[in-house]
Amino acid sequence: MPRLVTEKKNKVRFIVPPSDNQKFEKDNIQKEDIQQQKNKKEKKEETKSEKKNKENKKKNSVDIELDIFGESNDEQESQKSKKLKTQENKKQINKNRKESLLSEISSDAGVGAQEILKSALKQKKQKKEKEIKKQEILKIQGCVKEIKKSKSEAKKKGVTFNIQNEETKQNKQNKKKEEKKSEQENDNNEEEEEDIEQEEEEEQKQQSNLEKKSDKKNKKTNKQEINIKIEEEQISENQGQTKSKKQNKNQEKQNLNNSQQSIQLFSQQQQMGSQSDEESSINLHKQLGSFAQDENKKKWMQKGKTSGKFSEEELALLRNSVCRYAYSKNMTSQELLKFIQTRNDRTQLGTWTQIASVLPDRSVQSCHNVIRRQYNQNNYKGKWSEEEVEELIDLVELHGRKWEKIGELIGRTAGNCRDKYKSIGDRNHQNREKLWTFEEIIKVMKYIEKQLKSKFIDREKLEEFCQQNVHMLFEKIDNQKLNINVNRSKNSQPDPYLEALSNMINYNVVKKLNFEQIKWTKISDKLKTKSVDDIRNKWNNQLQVCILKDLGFQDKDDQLLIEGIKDQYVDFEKEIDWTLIENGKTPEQNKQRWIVLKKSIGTDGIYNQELAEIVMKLKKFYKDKYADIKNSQNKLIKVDQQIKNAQQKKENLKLNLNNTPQENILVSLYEKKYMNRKEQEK
DNA sequence: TAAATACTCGTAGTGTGACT
DNA sequence: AGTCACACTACGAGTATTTA
Repeated sequence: MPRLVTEKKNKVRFIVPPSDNQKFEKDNIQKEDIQQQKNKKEKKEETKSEKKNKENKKKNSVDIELDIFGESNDEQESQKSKKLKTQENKKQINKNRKESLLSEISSDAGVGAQEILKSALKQKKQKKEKEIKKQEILKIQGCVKEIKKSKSEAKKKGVTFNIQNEETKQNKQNKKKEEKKSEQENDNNEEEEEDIEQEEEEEQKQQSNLEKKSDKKNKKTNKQEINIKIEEEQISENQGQTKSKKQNKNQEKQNLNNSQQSIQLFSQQQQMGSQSDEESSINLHKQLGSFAQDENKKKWMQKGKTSGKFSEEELALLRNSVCRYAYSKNMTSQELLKFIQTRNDRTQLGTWTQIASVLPDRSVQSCHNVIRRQYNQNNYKGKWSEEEVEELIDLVELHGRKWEKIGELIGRTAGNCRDKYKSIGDRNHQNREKLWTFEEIIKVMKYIEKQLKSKFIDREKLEEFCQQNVHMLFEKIDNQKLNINVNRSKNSQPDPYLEALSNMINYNVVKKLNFEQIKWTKISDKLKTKSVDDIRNKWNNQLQVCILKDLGFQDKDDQLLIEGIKDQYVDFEKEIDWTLIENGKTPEQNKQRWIVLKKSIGTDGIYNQELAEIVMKLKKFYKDKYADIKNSQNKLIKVDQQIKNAQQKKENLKLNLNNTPQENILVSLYEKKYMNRKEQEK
């Protein structure tokens, strides 16, 4: 069995609850040894009574579950021989399990008894299905190899090669869309802004038409009406205002089912016990205007939960919870892994909510995601090889965007495959070129303008620049190729294109923009020659820096400028010594900026108002602005308090975690094993 | 050494299929 | 047809690694 533990620099991943489970100390380990010996004695006396049978099954599961951490190959081989000997015992154990299931039904309160029965009955079916799946995978792998071979042969012969796929309906639809789009965009390669606008409108219309057609196919008349209305809104109104069918539907349902919700709320409040914190947090959310309505909507994806990276404590609690679940179900390590990785049956509904109940401040979905990653032996595979990338592309051609399947075939996680495919350019990966042209940069800027619905590029200056440098426009301008160092050292030459761009930008417009609204995938889809990561990195690392950081004035710079002028106590603007202002800008920049600031508060000319008046007005302006910032800071402080409360709850939960002695043994054995292996690796 | 790039992770929203 | 529990996807952001 492959090891589930992979290491990176400064990053160790483990399935075993690590040393942060401080409750399990050395004393426990000693006690465990004693108990283990006792257990062995008890194992020999298996057949005496049913109760003893139960206990023995659990102890066996302890031994089996140790496999979760993986063993070295030698250990595995030695264990294999042992396992062969104990196969007969396993059969008995399986028999005993069924009996134990029946006995648990009468006693178990946590898990539904019927579910257990059903799961026991469906185990056989599952095994058969899994075998069939394995056979399918083997077949597919064979197909991929054949395709590769035939591809390479075809390349040698100089013949163009097309893979004949078994296309799903979705693929066909996607291809139709792509074809139409590509036809249009190929026709309009040399496009101007108006052409871009027309394209977008046409695309939207086409999309809406396609959606209508698909809906007609589905014969969902009620949904049709809603869809059409929404689509009309999409065409006419802002993109941000449009919402999905389901959201609208759910909102309608919410309005209708207010009474039911109130009942749910009441029952939940009764369950929660301490209401003060909850109420305060809910009120906070209402103040922030975000998700008060959506609360209690779904347990799976709950808004208002704590967000951010999972702490080690949280991870340990989660892993512990998973172990306890596996323990309660008498799962072997492999069974547990299969349970985590495969889609669960209806017979096992609610298991994840049960497991995630250890962390009530996290959504079940995020807990599920974390566990799926942590227990996935395909996670953390590192860098992609070229072969892997080719295989990925082939598999996407074969199966479409079914990442779970592809990930299984490649040996990486689904998310990993999806992200990689995106990073190499998604559907346009064949057209992707790493190097940037000036034309592409301008296109990106224009798309951003389009999305933010404002224009910050000076068209006249752009045209002038283009006329001056026409011969350079189509050259690759990647800095690495041209050996131009951008901001790598103080003495380096500035990139001529970025310098030119900086002169084309209207900073007054830029300052009011909210760049967080940019949707990179849409830009990538339109540009076709760059991946999402390419564009976002270019923007974050060069373009935005060029616009905001180096050449633009930020609030702090403005405030320093105003205070610098005020501190000089001069009566007239002519008397200002611009060199005394220390905000990192040149005197000339500050002089120009001063004119802009004056215009922003509506002063007509230099001599119409006294200098002191202007300064006071500007200071007021920034005071008000600062007040807004303070308000938002107060909100943040409240949120911090909320988080602290949540942390306290977690600690309380930790204290309340009363493991059974056997569970303590399990976890501490995990810990012991983990430490041993770490020492071996060292 | 810092920029550029690649990899990884978490969240919010949408889609899906079995069941009632 | 509606519900539930999960899977899939888009996106943003953080971090590690590579490169000039």
